[in-house]
Amino acid sequence: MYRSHTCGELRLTDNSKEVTLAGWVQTVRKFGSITFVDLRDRYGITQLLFSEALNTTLDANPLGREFVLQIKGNVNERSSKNANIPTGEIEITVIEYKILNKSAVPPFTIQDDTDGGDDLRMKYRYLDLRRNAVKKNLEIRYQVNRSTRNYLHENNFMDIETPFLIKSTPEGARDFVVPSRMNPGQFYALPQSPQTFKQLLMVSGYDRYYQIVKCFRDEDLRADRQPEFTQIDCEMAFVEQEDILNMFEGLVKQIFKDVKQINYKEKVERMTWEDAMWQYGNDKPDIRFDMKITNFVFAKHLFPDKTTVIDPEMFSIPPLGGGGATVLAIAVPGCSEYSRKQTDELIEWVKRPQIGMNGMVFIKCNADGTFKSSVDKFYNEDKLKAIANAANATAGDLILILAGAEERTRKAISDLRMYMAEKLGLRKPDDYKLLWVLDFPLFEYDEEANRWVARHHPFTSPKPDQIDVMINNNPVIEDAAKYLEHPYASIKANAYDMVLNGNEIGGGSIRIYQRELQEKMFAALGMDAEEQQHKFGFLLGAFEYGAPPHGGIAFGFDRLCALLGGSESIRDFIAFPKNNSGRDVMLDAPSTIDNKQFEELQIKLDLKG
RNA sequence: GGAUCGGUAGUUCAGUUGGUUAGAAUGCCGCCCUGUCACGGCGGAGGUCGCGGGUUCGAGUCCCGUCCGGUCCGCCA
Repeated sequence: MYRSHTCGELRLTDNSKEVTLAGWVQTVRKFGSITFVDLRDRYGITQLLFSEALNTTLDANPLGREFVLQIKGNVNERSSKNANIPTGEIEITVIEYKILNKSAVPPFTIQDDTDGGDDLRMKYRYLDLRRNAVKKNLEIRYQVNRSTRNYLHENNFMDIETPFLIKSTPEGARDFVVPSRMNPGQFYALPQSPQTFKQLLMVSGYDRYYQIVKCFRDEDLRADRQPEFTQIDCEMAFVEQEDILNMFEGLVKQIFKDVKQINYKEKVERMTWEDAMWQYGNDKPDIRFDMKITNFVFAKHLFPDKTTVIDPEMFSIPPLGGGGATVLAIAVPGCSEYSRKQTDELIEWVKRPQIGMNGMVFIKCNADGTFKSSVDKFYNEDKLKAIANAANATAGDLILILAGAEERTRKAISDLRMYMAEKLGLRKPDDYKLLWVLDFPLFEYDEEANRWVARHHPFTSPKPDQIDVMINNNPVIEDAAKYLEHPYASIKANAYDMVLNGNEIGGGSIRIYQRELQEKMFAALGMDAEEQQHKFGFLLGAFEYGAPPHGGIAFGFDRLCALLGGSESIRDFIAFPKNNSGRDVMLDAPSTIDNKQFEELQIKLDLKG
């Protein structure tokens, strides 16, 4: 028997028990004839007391950090207690000990506040994982996993595995490809998601399916993006959008309850895509704070139903683009006292290439009701007041105004809103606010290819009342300049995203389940009948054999875990993540392969460049 | 594909206008210490300043290239 207890469970109530523990040496503190050793395992830390009087001095067998140690001893009450750890009232007086394994000096300290940099921690990830900080994250991940499985099981969902070696469909993200030895010159692709399989399972009658499953996308990485990542992938048959929204806000609420002990009682707010873009400049708004956008001048074709709040002519001054440009503003609360230095800093911030604005206009709404702006020479007090009123600004606010091309400016004001909120502490880490974003456009226009692309994916159905618009119109765009006038431009999708604190955590749609409509969709995306048959013949075929109405959703599991753990980076919630260049620095993968392997695959390497 | 920041002791970092022997903290090693828990005290070892080239009397510092890493844009749901 290696151990009778773990290093996290002994308490004063165990006093005078004889126990055996095994674990790793966290620290050694020597005091002449006695020595304290903190012994660590997954469950906690227990202090050991080595004493000359008991013939358990360590001098003959020096202990280093991370040595694997087994000890037998008695639980004793400490003479001076440590309130910081659960086992702080006791210590083990060691009777015998055995070094089970030595350890080299680790390259960084195994502590919460480690001295190791990211690169080093990734290279020695097996040591990094010993740290409490990372362990906590993996525990959260496991809890989210358990909670998800419990909830879905309770609701009759069935976990069904789908294959990883599938067919490449260059629609959407780039595929990872795997050569087939038995079929020389042919390649499998790793799934970007089990999308078509779960739809086929609906056809097969498994009307509630789920899987917590790895997905693969060969695209560039970010802090919140890995080439292989995990989704909670779900699909239901005989459902409408409303059924899905209810089922899965239930799931997320259950996860909140199980993992964060948060009782999220209120119904999840809903917002159309158009309103999200209009008010927040973004399809995944953080609604924990207000600071909504004021649309002074905007692209009418994007928001045909919206009217201007103030005469657009008023913004035809040079700092605001001199007319024609989109002009958007936010009123930042409590910042009217900003100094020249602070406003300059903001202007520099929006000029960064990532934001790409030429400049920024600000209006300070002073406490005494007067205004001070960067455009005083163009605007008198009355005009400034009119702008402030239109922007719903009150005394003490700082109005920030950006102008430029619609898309870029809207993104910039959205980024600025988030930046200011972060600065002002409005993005409170312990405040969780969910949001459904609904009614996305079904299509986007691809200028290069002069055709439609699916905004979500090509299996998403249009809103039921717009199916006819899709069926009865020719998807071909005759005049590229007038693509917005094409009936397809206004079709909304039966799709929905779940947003948590400004992060998209899940998205899905009600699917197309009729062959005719699916063919029409593929055609709209520029696929002729032959190509459709080649790429998706299996799905079109399946739709001819009694495909039920169905829909589903997929949650970004890693991202959800990271958000619940209070981090925007998913890396520390994955046991063995890849770095920014898609490398596993521990394995040093990817790597070259043997010539023999190339021969077996009948592949010859011919690197360009 | 592009922008940007960084690479100096095992580790995290500092290093002024280019100036002679490159520092701190921590870790590591040795000695001392019976109540520590970020133990403490004394001493010690540890560096091709990522790599290559250039400018200069002189480069960690300036310039060019390159490699590696972080963040972001493009890309990606």
